[in-house]
Amino acid sequence: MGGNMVQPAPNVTLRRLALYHSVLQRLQKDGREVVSCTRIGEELRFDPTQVRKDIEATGIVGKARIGYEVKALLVVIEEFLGWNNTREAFLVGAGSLGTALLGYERLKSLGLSIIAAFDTNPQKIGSTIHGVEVLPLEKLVDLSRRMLVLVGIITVPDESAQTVADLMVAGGMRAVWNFAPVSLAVPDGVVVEDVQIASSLAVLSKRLSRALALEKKGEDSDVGNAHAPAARGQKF
Amino acid sequence: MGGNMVQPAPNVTLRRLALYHSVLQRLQKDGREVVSCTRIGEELRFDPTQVRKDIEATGIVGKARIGYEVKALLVVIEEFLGWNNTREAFLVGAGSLGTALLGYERLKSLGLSIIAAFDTNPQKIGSTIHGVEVLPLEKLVDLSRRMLVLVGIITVPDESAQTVADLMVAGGMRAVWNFAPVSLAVPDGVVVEDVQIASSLAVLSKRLSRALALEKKGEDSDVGNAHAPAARGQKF
DNA sequence: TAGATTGTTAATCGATTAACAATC
DNA sequence: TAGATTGTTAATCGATTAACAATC
Repeated sequence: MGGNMVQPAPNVTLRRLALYHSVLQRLQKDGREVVSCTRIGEELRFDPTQVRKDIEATGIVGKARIGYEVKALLVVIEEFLGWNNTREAFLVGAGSLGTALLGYERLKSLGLSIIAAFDTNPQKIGSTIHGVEVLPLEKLVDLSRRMLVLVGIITVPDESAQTVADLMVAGGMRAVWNFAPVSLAVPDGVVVEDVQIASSLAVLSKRLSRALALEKKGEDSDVGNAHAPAARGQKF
Repeated sequence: MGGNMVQPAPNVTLRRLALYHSVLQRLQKDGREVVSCTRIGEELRFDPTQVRKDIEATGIVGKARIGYEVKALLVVIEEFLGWNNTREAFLVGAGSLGTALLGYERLKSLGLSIIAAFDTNPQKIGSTIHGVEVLPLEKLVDLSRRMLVLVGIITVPDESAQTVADLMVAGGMRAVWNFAPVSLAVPDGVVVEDVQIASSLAVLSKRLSRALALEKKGEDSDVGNAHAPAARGQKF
């Protein structure tokens, strides 16, 4: 009987697909027309079989002996990740991190367009940052409801993060990109992705400590090839 | 004979320890003196056994029926991750992201202190951002050699990232915190941690797409509890 | 004491890696 | 044809989860 459910791609695969996308863009700029998993793997120091498996998730069919068309692979990855049609987003918290995101040109090519920012600081309200207007936080719920904005970006201080998330949910948002070091409570059906800079720093500092400690002992080991192997994802 | 090597904690554990640290800081501020793994797990929606396993890596010994002293647990996590003695860092690329990091107060409590920034833009050189001076990139190698700065932060455009990494290595740096969407080549013994914002966004957008697609089908499923479970790490 | 929690070992689960046939 | 690569299945590896004794 017919229940051969396709397993949804795990998050690590999604993260790596984003890396492949970036590599492919560079290869395309260099005039490359086809590419093999072996080649992509070399660029990122990944196992070619792993690259294959990840690409399999997009459903694209390649040519034995040749590989994939760079252009076509870029397109299927974009479709797969939902980067093909741009989604509109509201950003809350026009501090330095919020400002950096508002100025991050690449977001558009990743399917995200920040169309307004919100803040509670009267000094900031009414100003324009990187071409995006800063509105009072009170307008968030109503505006997102009316404009059907589904994605919210949280770049506020810790204490306010949950409150802002609640407002986003109240406004009908369905995805929250959270840059505050806080675990947000949201109802079922709302997606949260945390960008935890402290977690990234934890990996960096521990591995540095380990490398220095090893060296002191005069040992040599595998600390060298130090790229975070799997879960480099989700970073920034 | 006696080779009972302790397995080094995997990166996912390091990432979660950073999350526990943040939770513990909040609990401490709330006046809490002891805490159990169950409690920490509730805060983050993690399995308590997993929390236990992670905390085990720090070597702390708890009390059955009680848990751990919040204060002591904070200290051992900081020691374990290498956050106890502040490390000095140089940042290269004084754009909006670099500026945001320079203004990120919390870094100091995560054991990192950015003591100088570097850029090639004459407009920026000589200025001071969040109390940190911006120096010409030419000075990077010599200064890091002389000051024994071991950590470099890369917040430059893609094309320059590898060049900057090379300079950091030339300056004797041993750890690179890379915010550019590029896979850096560095010699053995140099640690690289990538913060890939695109990877985080890939997870967010794919899961949003899935949630919306499911809803259209009128199905209900487990999409709801949407916190990225394991590899939330490596992010901003 | 009773029972929640630690500490630890075993079972499960899932991702990575290896193996290999099919193919261009 | 020869051989590199895709596509796919099986084996391995490692992390998560379950089970349970020890303990406060």
